Amino acid sequence: MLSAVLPENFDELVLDVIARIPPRHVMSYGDVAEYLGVGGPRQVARVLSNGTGDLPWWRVLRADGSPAPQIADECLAHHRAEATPLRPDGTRVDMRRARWDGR
DNA sequence: CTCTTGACGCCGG
DNA sequence: TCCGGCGCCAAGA
Repeated sequence: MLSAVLPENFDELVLDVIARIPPRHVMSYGDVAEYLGVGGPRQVARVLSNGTGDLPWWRVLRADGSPAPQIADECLAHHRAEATPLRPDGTRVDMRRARWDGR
C-alpha cells in the first residue's frame, strides 16, 4: 500500500523520536522517516526547520554523518561537548558507531 | 493550477 | 573520497 499521506500529527511523531535519541547517538533524516514508517527525509527535515524547541535537534543529521551546512558549527559543537564519536576529520559523526536503531 | 524551494539521499564518474 | 546530477515530495508563492 502506497498511502503515504502524512498524518496530521507528523510533526509530533518526528519530535517524539528526536526526544528519545540517547546522548552520543544520532539518526539520519532518512532513518527517522523509516523508523516512523511515513514521510521521507525531506519531510523530516522540514519539521526540524520549523523549530524543535528544547529537543536535541543536533542528533539528527545527513546520512553520511555531516551536519546541514546552515547549522554545522552549532551542531558539531554539541557533539564535541557530549563526546559523540566523530570521524578523524572532525567534521562528520561516525555513523557506524553513533547511529541509533531505536532500541 | 504551475513553478520553485529545501536542516535529503543515492548513484555514477 | 570528493563532486555533480537527478529523484523525491510537501509547502508556499
